[in-house]
Amino acid sequence: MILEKKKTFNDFVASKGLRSTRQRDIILDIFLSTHQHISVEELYLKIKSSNAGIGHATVYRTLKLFAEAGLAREILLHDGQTRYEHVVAGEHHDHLVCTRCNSIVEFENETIEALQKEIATRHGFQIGSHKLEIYGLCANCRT
Amino acid sequence: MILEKKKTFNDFVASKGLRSTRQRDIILDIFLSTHQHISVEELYLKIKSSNAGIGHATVYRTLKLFAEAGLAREILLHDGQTRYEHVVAGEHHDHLVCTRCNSIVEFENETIEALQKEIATRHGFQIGSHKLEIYGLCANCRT
DNA sequence: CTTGCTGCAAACAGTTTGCAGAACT
DNA sequence: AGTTCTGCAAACTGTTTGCAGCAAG
Repeated sequence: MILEKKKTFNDFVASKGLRSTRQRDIILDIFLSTHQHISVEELYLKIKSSNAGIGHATVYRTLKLFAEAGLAREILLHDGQTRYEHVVAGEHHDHLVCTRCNSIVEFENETIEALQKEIATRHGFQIGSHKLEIYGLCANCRT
Repeated sequence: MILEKKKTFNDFVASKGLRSTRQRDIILDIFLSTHQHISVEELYLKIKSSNAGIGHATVYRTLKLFAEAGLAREILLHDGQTRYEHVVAGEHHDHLVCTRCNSIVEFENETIEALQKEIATRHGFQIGSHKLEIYGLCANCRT
């Protein structure tokens, strides 16, 4: 599925008349190799350590592209940094965020999603996206 | 209930050995007179227009105090500004945010709250707080 | 009179932007 | 060749902090 994502990105780039560059390939590779919720800074450092000479700005610009291309999603937690997570087609999940150790557990809940649709409809809203984050202490940090 | 909030704040200030100042009174008054979801900058401008000579920093510091005192809650929407809303004891609501006109509709849903508790329990989390935001187009902007 | 509070300006962090040169197509 | 992309540094935005003077207790 990594190849699939690369294809998605290449198609996107082609369809928009953009260019395929060494930097974009590297950033995509490294992004795909990461776990969820990486911040731009973290990704930048990872890239820097293995492939010197890619600038801060390029990482920011490229992640935005990934988001446009539909293979990354921007998430804003409580730490003042923009983070990105992988998008898996048709799947959505929310987050349990530990306020002590910052660990994140993902979950999905159909019922909540359905209720959200209902609420939106009731208020005349057309849902674009949503974000549900539950903050608290994770199992490890409770003790 | 505005008086009640002032009392809450005075008690908080007293109990922490902090001081009651002209600026804090003014900021509290104006904050209480606002509608929901005001940003620090908006509040600052409001204050400045009626009571010249209160600094940016003081507004930031004071809103943090209000949050600690439990009468304001920080909310982070998608617009890169920290906003505060009034806390009404024991009440919680979530937000429908219009991505075109930035209007916000609040809602409450007991079932969603209950499901969240269940999910947290299942993952060993102890809930501190949560945030649910649904982004989309409001009734006016859909057309 | 002691200590916390304020206002200012400077510092900061994260992110964006302008531009000259490099690199795709 | 023509244009997009990149790297750098500078600019920006929202927020925080250091400090000298002010004010509450």
